[in-house]
Amino acid sequence: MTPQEATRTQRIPLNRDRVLRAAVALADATGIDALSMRRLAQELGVVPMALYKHVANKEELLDGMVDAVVGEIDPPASGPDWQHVVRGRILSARRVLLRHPWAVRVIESRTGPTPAVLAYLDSMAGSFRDGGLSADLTHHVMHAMGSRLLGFSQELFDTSGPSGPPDPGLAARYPHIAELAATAAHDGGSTVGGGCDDQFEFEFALDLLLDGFESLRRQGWTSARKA
Amino acid sequence: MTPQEATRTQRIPLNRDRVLRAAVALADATGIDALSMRRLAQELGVVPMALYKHVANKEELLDGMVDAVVGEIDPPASGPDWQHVVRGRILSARRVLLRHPWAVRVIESRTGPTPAVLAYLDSMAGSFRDGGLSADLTHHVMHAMGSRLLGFSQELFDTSGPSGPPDPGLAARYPHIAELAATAAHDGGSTVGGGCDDQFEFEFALDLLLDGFESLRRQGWTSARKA
DNA sequence: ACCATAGGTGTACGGCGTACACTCGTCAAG
DNA sequence: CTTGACGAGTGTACGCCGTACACCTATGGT
Repeated sequence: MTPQEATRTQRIPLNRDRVLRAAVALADATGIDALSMRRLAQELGVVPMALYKHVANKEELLDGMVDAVVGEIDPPASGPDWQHVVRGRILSARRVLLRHPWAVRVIESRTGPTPAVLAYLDSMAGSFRDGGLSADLTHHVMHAMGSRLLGFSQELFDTSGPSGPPDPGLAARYPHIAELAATAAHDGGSTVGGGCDDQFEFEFALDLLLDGFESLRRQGWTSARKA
Repeated sequence: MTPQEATRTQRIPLNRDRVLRAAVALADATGIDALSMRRLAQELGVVPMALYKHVANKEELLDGMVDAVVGEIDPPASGPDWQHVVRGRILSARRVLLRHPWAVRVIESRTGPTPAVLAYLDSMAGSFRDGGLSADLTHHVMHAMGSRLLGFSQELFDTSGPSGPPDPGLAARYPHIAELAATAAHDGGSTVGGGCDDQFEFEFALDLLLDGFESLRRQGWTSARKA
């Protein structure tokens, strides 16, 4: 015990998993922009360069964070109704990404899909195939689902925020948007508070697509082959 | 002419428009990550801080770039067929965003929609309304279109790149994805080269959604009101 | 002739990712 | 018990970044 009080804080040695966990937690707490190698190192009580013994660089750190998040998505349920299986999985993915709002941007910023994302997509394709969709149709369906596969879709007009009294000048400039906002505001069915019910909107689009897929499957759709 | 050769290079004085144009061009040429205030200033033959006389900061620069790009989208055609009108406009938006691949990420990174984006969305909502969709349906339809409204959708597995011989181990780990890739590779209809025909995939999903919307419109769909 | 003003300059600061050389604790082989 | 290799953590330093702030300078109205 020659070094002062060494026994007390015998630090468990950093490892890749602890680094990734801490990174995810830090991003959850302070946002992805505030996640720097230096901040993260500080959080772990370590000097910045120590992190590089466990991740090659920041890009790889972000890759690892993505895999950690994607790993939180529930495995597919089993059942005879493929729409039910797919729907449940996608809604699970959505819940995960709502817990980690930064993850969407990070996933999109990756140059290639990480292993966990690939595995997720592979299993999703499997669900479609098991449901009786042809490989051809499954392929196009996967594309059609686009970002929704991962449980999010762009909220181009983020309706959260201060949400004070609607700017009347704005209503004059963008009458149709104002009309939609008004519609959303006074009907209670798909609305919570003053904005839209994003969950409703997401499921609306999801079910529209899933029903469309099922319809194509029933009629034996195949991509038009004539050039 | 006391200063050496002053007349020759009488520089046209910088203005906001020139700055935005140069920024867009630089992002097109070298990617959004290589766009720094310093690089941009250098491109304009000016010291970095000069830019701040024309844009408040980098965020505002990016806002301006978004508006410049969105301004390139064709105005809506007129015609009795709303699906045709909307389809054409969205495909125009897609063409624009293919010209400026960085724009997708930048648009998504904005905290709020810029005026040009708002105007675009407003006009799009107008097209739906003119087509006979109720305000209610239009609202949900706009959400359902999600990112596709702006002419892009996530290509989660970007099939470009070296595209050498397909990794056999990868096929073993992700059998369904391998199957889809194989499907895409050997049919000539919706394929170009070794990957997918992204344009086909985009229009497939777009038409599926538009047809779904039209179907809902015909049957007088309204968001279920029962709690 | 004056000076206000708008546009361009120069310097400087704090933060970032990370290359590179180092220290130090652990543990197996001699 | 000694030694020496090795892996984890350290310290310093570099070149980028965005931008605050004080300064200069040409222009045009009075």
